[in-house]
Amino acid sequence: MADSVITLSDVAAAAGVSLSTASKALNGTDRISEATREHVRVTADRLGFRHNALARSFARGRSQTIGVLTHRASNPFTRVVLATAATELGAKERAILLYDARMEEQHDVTESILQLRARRIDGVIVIGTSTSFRTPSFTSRFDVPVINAFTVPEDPQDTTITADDYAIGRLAISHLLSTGRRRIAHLTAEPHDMAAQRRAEGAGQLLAEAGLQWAAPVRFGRWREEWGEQAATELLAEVPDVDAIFCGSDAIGRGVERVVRAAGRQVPGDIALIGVDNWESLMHDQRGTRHLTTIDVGLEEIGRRVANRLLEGDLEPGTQYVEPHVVIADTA
Amino acid sequence: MADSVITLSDVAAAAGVSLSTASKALNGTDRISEATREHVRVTADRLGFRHNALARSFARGRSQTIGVLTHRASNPFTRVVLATAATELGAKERAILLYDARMEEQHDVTESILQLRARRIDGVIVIGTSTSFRTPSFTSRFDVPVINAFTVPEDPQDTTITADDYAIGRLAISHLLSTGRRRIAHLTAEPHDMAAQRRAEGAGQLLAEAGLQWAAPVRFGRWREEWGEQAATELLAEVPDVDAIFCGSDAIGRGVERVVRAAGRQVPGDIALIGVDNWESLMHDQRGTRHLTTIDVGLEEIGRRVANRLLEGDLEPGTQYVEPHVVIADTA
DNA sequence: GTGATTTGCGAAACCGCTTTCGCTTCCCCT
DNA sequence: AGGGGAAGCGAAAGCGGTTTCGCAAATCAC
Repeated sequence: MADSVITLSDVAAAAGVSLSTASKALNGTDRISEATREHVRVTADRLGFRHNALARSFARGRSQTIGVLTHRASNPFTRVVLATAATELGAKERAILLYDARMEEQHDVTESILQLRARRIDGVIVIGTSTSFRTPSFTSRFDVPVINAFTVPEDPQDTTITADDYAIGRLAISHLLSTGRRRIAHLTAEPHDMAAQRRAEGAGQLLAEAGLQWAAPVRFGRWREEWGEQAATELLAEVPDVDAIFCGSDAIGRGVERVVRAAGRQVPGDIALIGVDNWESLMHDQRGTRHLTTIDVGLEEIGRRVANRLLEGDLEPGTQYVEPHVVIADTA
Repeated sequence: MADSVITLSDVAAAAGVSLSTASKALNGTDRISEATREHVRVTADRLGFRHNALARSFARGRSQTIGVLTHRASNPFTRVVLATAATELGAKERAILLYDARMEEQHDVTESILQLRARRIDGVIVIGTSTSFRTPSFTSRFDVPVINAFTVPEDPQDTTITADDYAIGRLAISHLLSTGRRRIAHLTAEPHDMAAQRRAEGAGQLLAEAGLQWAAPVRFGRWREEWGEQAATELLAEVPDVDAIFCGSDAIGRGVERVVRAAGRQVPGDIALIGVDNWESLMHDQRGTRHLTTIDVGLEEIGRRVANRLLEGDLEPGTQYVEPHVVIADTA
């Protein structure tokens, strides 16, 4: 153990230069001859010097930490974005300070905002829930960059990175069409849910472009497995010759699959099934075979992009969408 | 906007006391008359003063941030622990700095450790994977408290909070017995996987205590859905009158369920199914009906406890287990 | 009432680094 | 050769708190 931590002045002394020179040499700032610079660097290494990050943050007035505001951190989607962003930021020496609205209840976000400002955070990530409602705009409440993730921003000028629900819908249909399906139905969640709406819309569009129409009117219901069962039961009764079902989520897909199989139909032989969420990857992580064919909405990509854009200071206003991709498995 | 941020000296000046008095008054340290203390407090509030957390951290030498070491942050279980711990810490004004071993590959953890020390972190949380292998001990590599989460520690003296796999096994069987099942089988993952082993062991124990034995030898395989299908198929052929299956994970359970239903058995009428993981809660979050009856291993509890014990300085050596609980749904 | 404590507060050092500013020196032009 | 500008470096002023220490006044013991 090197024992007592060595400081920049130790390095300066050992290198025979002034404190300020040492600082500049190591930081690459200001005008310092390459010779001195190198010399300082070498002595610093030799002594095993590391900047005291606290002192540095204090002097610079920037904390190297990013504030994260979540609506509900226990939401599984939020978690994915959070974890990937945190990983990305951690790799770049940035800490995160998380404020979950749920923890505060009515304590008002204002308090959290003040806390974050007191911490002199360098930026803010707001993670929303994409689906049901717009997250309020925090952009003007901070004097540091704010970037939204996985949310429909209240103010379209806010810098936002989120899933592309239209593209998700189109992609699902595109995949089903490419496997030769023509009598396609769509079972999805609440009609008020924006994600559900847009996916249905995107899907309908592509279907129309292909000169087709839904084999049955789109059924809106819940995000849950049981709704999948119920909707599928009704659907099979109504349109027995359906040959593919686009399920609004993997959970719905699970319910649908059970009913379809129970009805004696082969999957995907008789009826192809495709979901959305890549639920299994949320569970398994390791690559390998999967069960339900699905659309990955790109949550991890959102987390990565949001972290990187914040660090790079790329805050171009407006919404940027990540591209979804098909994860092929056994059901389509 | 109050414009230029106000500092402690502003408060001191406004209150007509010295800087040091103001500091002590607000911190509750040292001897200050209750009158002055209150007076300073009031003026501070009036001015809307907040400590500059950076300056404070610097002066105190403690960063108010916790280092987190993960083996693979993208693992879904890790994510849950991470997110809950982060939420808990955030509520207490602590930031987290995450180092994911995957990001660093062979860059060696040593580097991360040095980084964390340079950051003057106040403590470390090591999140493991519980199952396959022991995470190396970091306790002695930091001069701050280290606490392990969801892992089998290399050194039993390390402070650790993790899932109780024996109890999980016992609980699963206990639930099946309480619903009148007697011919119970167990399909689970790799025989080398410690979690799988212990669950099987715990389950077998309780079964024995009840004077029963497995309806078929425990089948070890993989954590995957497909293995569930395969194992269930074999099981049904071998022991047609089985009346309950304890599945080593929800993923396995899903595969098992499909096969059982396809074989024309009612679930849970003919055969009850119970899994482990509470997979659906990892997906849904919102409470409400579920599909697969399962055991929740208590990941969130682990995250919470680990955060709180670290903050409270409760570092009693040894492993502490969180209690699993049954989540009743449609299959048992 | 006198000496010994205790109480309440302020002066000032300090945490370790960044950054401005000014002073030499050196180089380049004309 | 002389003057202007740039290059290289150091002194010192912060950054905004915390904390040690000392001193005066108030309190206590007897």
